Amino acid sequence: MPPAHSPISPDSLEGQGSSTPSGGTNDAIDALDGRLIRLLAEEPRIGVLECSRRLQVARGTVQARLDRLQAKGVIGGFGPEVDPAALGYPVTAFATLEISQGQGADVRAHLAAVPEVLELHTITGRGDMMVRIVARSNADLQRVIDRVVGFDGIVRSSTAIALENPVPYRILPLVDQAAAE
Amino acid sequence: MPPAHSPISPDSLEGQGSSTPSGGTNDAIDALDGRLIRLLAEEPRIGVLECSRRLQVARGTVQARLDRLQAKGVIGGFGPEVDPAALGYPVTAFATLEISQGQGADVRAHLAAVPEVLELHTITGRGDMMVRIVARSNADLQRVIDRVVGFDGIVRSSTAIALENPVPYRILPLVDQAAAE
DNA sequence: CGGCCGCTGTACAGAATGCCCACCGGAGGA
DNA sequence: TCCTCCGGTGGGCATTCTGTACAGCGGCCG
Repeated sequence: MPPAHSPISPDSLEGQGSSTPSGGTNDAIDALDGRLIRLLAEEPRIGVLECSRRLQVARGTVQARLDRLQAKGVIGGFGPEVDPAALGYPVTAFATLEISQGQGADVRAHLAAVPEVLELHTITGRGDMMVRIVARSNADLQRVIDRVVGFDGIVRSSTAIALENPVPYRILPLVDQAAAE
Repeated sequence: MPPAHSPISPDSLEGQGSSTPSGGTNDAIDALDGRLIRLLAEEPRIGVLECSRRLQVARGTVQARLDRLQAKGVIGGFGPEVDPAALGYPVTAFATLEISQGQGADVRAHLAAVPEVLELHTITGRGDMMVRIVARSNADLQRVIDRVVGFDGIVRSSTAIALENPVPYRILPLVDQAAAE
C-alpha cells in the first residue's frame, strides 16, 4: 500500500471509542481539528508529518485526528477540485423546475443522466427542484436547458444565469465557527 | 518538502511547452487526463506511482500530466471535502436576494462575513443574488436568514429549503464529456 | 528532412508513511 | 479515594514513495 493515508480504514490506533477528544460534546469538532482542516484546506498536499510540525503536535495525533474526522464523515475525502470553466464550461446557471405529481423519480434519473447537471436539490417553495448546470457558452446554455427541461415530467422551469461569483464555495468560516463552538 | 506533489510548481519535467499532449485542441483535456482525474476523484490518496500503475503509463507521465492540469487550472487543488452536515449544519437553503441599486459591494461584504453563507452568486432574472446557506436546524435557519437579510441594501428575499439532494455536486460526468471531446 | 515534444524505463538519494511500543496525565467510574 | 481508560507524546523500524535526472524512441510540424 502506498504511503498515502489509507483511504478507507479508520483502524490505525485501533481502540478509539466514542468518547470525546478533549472535552467537547460528542459531536462537532475540536479546536485542533479546526486548525488541522484549515491547514489541509490551505495547503492540501503537505502530508501528515508536515501537519504535525506546523500544528506543534505529535505525528500520531494528527494521524488519529484525521482518521477520526474521516470516520465521522466530517472530511469526506481529498478529491481533486476540478474547475468547470477550465474544462470549457464557463457558464453556470441555476434552473428551478416544477415537476408534475409522481414524476419525481423519473425526472431525477433524467437529470442525473445529463453531464452538465452538476447538482440537484429538491426544494420547498415555488419550484420543486433546483439544478445547477454549466454550459460552454450562453448559446450552448440553450442546448443544455433544452435537454434538461425536455422531459415529460417537467411542467415549468425558470433559469437564472450566474454572472459573478463574489463568494466561491467555501467551508472554512463554518469550520472555524464549529471549532470555536 | 514532503513527498507530496509540489503544490505550486509546475516545473518538474521542465521543458514542456504549449503544444498539445496528444492531438487535442490547445484547450480542454485529453482522454488520459480524464482517466487520471477520474482515478484521483475515486481514490484521492493513491499517489502518483499508484496512478501510473493503474493507468498503465510511466510515472513521469502522470507527474507531468498532473503538473499541467494544475498549471492550466483544471485541477484547483486537493483540499479536504468537509461535510457541513457532519459539522452540525444539516439544513441547506438557497436564498434569492433583491438588492437596491448601488448597494452591491456592501451587500457582498456583508454576506461574505456570515460563516453560514457558503456560496454567493450574482444572477440574472428576478433576484439579484443567490446565496447558499446552511443552518443547525430549521429553527436556526431563521436566525441565519435574519442575519443574512438584515442589511440595508437588501430589499426583498425569498428562501427555498433544500429537502433532498438526489445529485450531490459532481464533476466526473462533465470531465468524461470534456475528455471524449 | 531535422527538430521539438512527449512518453518510456531506469536509477538514486532523501524523506515520509504505516506501524509499534512505552510512558504520562486527566477524566470518569468503581 | 483509587483504578482504569483514553488520548497525546516521542522514539524507532522497515517499507515505499517522491523528486529529479538521463538516455532512447516515435510522432508531428515547420
